[in-house]
Amino acid sequence: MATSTVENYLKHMLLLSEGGEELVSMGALAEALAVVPGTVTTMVKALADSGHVEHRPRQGVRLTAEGRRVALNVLRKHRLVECFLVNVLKMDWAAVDTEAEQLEHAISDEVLDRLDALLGHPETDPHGDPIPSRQGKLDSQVYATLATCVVEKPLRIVRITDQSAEFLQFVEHNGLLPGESVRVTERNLASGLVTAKKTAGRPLVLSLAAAGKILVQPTR
Amino acid sequence: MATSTVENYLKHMLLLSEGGEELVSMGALAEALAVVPGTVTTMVKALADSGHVEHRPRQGVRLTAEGRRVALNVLRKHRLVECFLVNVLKMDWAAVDTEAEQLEHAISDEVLDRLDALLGHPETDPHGDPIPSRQGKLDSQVYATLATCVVEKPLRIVRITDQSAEFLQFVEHNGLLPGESVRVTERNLASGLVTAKKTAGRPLVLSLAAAGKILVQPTR
DNA sequence: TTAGTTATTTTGATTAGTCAAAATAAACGT
DNA sequence: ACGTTTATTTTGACTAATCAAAATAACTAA
Repeated sequence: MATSTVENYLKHMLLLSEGGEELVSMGALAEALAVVPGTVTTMVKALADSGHVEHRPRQGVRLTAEGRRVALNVLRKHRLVECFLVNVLKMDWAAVDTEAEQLEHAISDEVLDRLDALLGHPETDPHGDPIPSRQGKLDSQVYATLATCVVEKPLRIVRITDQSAEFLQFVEHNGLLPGESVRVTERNLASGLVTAKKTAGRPLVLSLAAAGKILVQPTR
Repeated sequence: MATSTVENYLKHMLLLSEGGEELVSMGALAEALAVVPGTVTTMVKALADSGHVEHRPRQGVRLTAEGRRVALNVLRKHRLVECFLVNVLKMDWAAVDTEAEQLEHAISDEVLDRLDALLGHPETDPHGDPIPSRQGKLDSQVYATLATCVVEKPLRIVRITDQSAEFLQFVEHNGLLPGESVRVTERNLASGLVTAKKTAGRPLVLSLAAAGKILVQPTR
């Protein structure tokens, strides 16, 4: 059985490779896991021995089919737990990532299935992140962001890709939750500022960096 | 923050001392934790250094006030999680102990409180084991068992003190769940057999050992 | 007492995961 | 092509938790 350390390595590899194809660098992984690069090298070699990853020395790592399977299962647990914490326990949107970080390693597949049923088989978590299916399918649709979308087009927010409590609180405070309608009224690359407007509300200015973390879809 | 290993040591000390007063032997602890005695000695010395226990060499250990506080919190998590798994997720009575074993170390105090509210502040878990209060009060009432109660007196089952899946399945199969009414019709110390009868049902024969794990209360 | 049994403690080794810092390889700019 | 910067790997050391087996202390029965 994979330890929670192993589960974390695999989960972050999945998240960093946007679907699991490209090589992930040791540095990026070290950064994501908050350990020094040397530790990652050591661990990745062990993971290669156990068949979870393929290690290309001095280039990077990639998940094997088995590693990807484990990673998707952990991610499914993480996101379903987030749904549970927000929808059933009514916890704060911004706090649940930290909680789920612990719980994702403690819940069994049995509990996972029942939780999924209880929640009505949701497709995304409260931040709009897609939940991998039981069979390991993960929606990999590429969305526009408030930093890349067409100006003045009516949009619907679908997902927030930064799970830090500060950013989520900012998003919540400004009513930019998934499901809300907005449009970008102005974008200035030089100043790095984006102005967005909700259907009923005053204009809201945010940085390109922040805007890039808010994924949107054209309203159909 | 206490590791889950530390939490397990403290929890089992609490369970083995029936309330936290008497000394617990190294052997009993080793048995309960499924480690060799030498490991327990080492660990207990560390726990004494951190102020969680008082170690009397060659005699045993006892929880300090702080150790007891931590242990009660873990036990509260364990039992509330069991309630959740059975009452909300409708999981099998006999399987939830194993699940809760993992979850008790992963849920935060915040989640614990909300779970408690969601479940309506239950006083016992599905096996009848008392749930420590948030303030650390644990019902320590001493109950009779089917092995010690008065013969022919009408009783109500309040608690099952063996959490092994096999025993719980046996109990469930024979309708001896907490809340049920029974009486002992015969007890033979020589053969070591107890005969019990539910209000509507045929007589049921069980060993003294098994009968001693079923706690009862006179029906008032 | 004295010998023998039993519980506990000590000692030395092992595994998983980590860090600091030195060594190495690759990439980059001129 | 050459030195410099940057990423990665290696090396040696450390902590938490464990086991096997030897040493010690305590209890027990004659």
